[in-house]
Amino acid sequence: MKTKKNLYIYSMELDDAKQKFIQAWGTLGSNWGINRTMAQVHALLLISSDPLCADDIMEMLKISRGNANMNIRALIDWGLVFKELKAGERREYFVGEKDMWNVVRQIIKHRKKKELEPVLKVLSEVSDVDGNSQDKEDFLNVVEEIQRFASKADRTLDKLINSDANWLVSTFMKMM
Amino acid sequence: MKTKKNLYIYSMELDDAKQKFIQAWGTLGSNWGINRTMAQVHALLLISSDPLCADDIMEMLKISRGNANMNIRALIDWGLVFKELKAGERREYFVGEKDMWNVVRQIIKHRKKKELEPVLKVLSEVSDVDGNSQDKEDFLNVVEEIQRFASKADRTLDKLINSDANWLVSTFMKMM
DNA sequence: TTATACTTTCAAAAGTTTTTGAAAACTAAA
DNA sequence: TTTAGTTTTCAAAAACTTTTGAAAGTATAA
Repeated sequence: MKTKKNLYIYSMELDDAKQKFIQAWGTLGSNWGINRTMAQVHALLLISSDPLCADDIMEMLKISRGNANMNIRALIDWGLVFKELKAGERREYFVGEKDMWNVVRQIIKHRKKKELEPVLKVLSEVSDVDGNSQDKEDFLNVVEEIQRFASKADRTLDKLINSDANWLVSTFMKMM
Repeated sequence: MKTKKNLYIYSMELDDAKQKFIQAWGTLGSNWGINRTMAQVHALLLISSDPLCADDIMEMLKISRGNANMNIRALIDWGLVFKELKAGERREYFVGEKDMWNVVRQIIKHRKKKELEPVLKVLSEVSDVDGNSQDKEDFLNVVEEIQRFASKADRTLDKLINSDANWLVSTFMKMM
């Protein structure tokens, strides 16, 4: 604990801001189908200049060892967190991907594979339906409109994933 | 039940395709934080040329009255489903928004308000933190990078919401 | 007014996801 | 080897979300 009064006050406020940020990131994550704790671990590592070990994360977020381990593992899987070994230290340390553009890119990549691609597959399967009633034509029209939309999104996301930050910014500019 | 064999077979296949579509839409929805049943009701109405009443929906999706009612209500809230009254009929019928572009627009509008805007608010609150340590500067750098990203996304989504389908298509074209 | 046809509500039940923590597995050094 | 520090696993518990269905509410018509 800091002892000088002004340092103490400052420290509380920065910690409060960090806490608030971590909580907000957790809420955002869970709205987007990402486990709340996973998002919080990510937030904590984003704003930590130094690598943290599992015990640091457990203590700072007040979560169990199993929970910490599972979510760190998932973040490494998603390419949002990296292991960092310290010379002469046995325990593993972790750092977060700090470049927001890479963060967004990894998330898009993951969710596209998990969600958009299966939908495209189902759409093309159901387009294969037999018969020739009006009812079938109506159904196919709906499916085809969604297909047009979804393929466009799919191609656009591929471009995004394979592009760099400057490309994104210049595209944003063009859009406005 | 249809009695001619070919009609019967055709009917089964179209129904299978519709079922598959409804299930896929439900899965997509639940991956995106939208209740599975809500997405299924939406899918059912999307591919129904005629308006359906609560009992039709209950029967077709095999769900309870309460569940049907709640999810129809939520879809109306989101602007994805509309009430339609039939002359001389007491019960309410429902139709789905068929224009995919409007569907996507409504969803973006809803989620932007619910998710992006609160995050922007928190980001600007935490930027206000006191003190002047290196630690604070590092924290502010991360927050500010996210803010730049998030505001850009916010403005782009506003443009999207207020634009028409042709604008979207021409933007997609420019992007590629 | 009363009956009827419907819609809405909500508490309890069912289902799903997340978290815990203790035990097992691993790994490096003694 | 054996020990000690560490990570991983996983079954059970807790937390959270969704669904049910019966009861209450509402509106129309007889």
